[in-house]
Amino acid sequence: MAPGPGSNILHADLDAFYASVEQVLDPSLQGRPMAVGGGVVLAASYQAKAFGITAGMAGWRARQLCPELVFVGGHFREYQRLGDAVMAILEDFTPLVERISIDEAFLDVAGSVHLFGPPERMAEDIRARVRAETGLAISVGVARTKHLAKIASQVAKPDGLVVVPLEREGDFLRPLPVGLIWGVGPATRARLAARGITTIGQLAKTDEAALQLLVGRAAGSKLSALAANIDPRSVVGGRRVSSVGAQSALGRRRASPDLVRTTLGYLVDRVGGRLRRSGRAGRTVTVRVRFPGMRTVSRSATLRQAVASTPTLTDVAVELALAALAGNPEETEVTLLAVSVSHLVDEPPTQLVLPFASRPGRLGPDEPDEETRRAVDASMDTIRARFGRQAVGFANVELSPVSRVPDEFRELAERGSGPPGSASPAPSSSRGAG
DNA sequence: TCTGGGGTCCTAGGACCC
DNA sequence: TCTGGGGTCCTAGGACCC
Repeated sequence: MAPGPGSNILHADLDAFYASVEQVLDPSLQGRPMAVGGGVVLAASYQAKAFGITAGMAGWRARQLCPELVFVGGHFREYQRLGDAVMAILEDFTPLVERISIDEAFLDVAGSVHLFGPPERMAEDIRARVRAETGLAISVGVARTKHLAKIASQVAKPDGLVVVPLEREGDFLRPLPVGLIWGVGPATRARLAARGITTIGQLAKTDEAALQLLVGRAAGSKLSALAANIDPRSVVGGRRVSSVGAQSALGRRRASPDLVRTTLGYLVDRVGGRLRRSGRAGRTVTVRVRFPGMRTVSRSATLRQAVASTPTLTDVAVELALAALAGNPEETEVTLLAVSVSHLVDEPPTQLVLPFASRPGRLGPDEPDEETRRAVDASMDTIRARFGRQAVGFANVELSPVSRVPDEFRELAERGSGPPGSASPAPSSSRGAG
């Protein structure tokens, strides 16, 4: 009865997710080139993709490519709701569901065959149910490994099903472009192309040592194994995030301490709240600053104890950002600020926190102690839980147009920092169906 | 008037310890 | 007197994914 080595892994991936949801909500959008977003394309319908429009593209550029393009603002709550509904359908077929974004998941159905029939049949049933219950198209790949299944679903798009039988794996992989391999992006693709390697078949014939020289030790090994069709990864549910962060694009702004304080105040406020809500705290604080021209620098500090309080995190983040600016005096403007907290630990809500390791005196006598800070956090968290985010906040943050993106979108993009099973989101892909 | 926001993993060098 | 190897942690940066 033991399930043998068959094609038991499914990769299910909703097609052009955000755009498809909009077309379901407003049938007049069906069959038309449309995109979610405005200043930037968050997702494009297949009709828009036909004009070369991709996620991440500037809005004006998209309109250039397709003057009749329709932009819609986005119904972020609906994306969350429908994404969750689809995951619930998947979980009807197996408890082994590994959600990797709002619209995409791996399934291991080896243990469900006796209930629902062969994997191929389950894939068909999943597609039919998702279509019937949500109106959305979902493509599915069926294969022996996650790598093969993921590639199969990409090949299946749009609205398709591709099964890779055991005896045809090699034939399936060899002619495909290396860019379909998970982890091969523009940089790696370019390096491989420079050596004349464009297909997975060619990659498989390339010496591992040569690949390591080309793309690095770990990446070379991984690439070599995947090209040789070796993928030992299994489907695992309940992953937890290992860092929590937030960022804001600012346009071009003068790099003033005031801007840094205001922006990081807003960002850390979000990050701290998410940490506390999930009962976690972090030891390492990283701040990223982007300058005009996309050059990015970062500064990080690892504290002796994990921190989750907004005031402490803000102090550390502001200091790091100012250090980053001081280290780049030739840059007078910034285009983005980001903060992230990592080295996460589970933290009881009563923690006491001291800042920087081996830097005594950071909290001077005139500074509020950590206990006071946490009390302030706790009251704000409580008020917001009852009356919403906007009910209370740092005055200067509320008055400044720091965020160009609705909070709903930010919440959607947060991946499962909560308890296992509540994991979610990240926007749609720009790759794959291309 | 040059691209949103939230993540993961890897590398290379230096500090430090045994 | 000069010389070693291995492991861990930290920092800064890069590539990549959804």
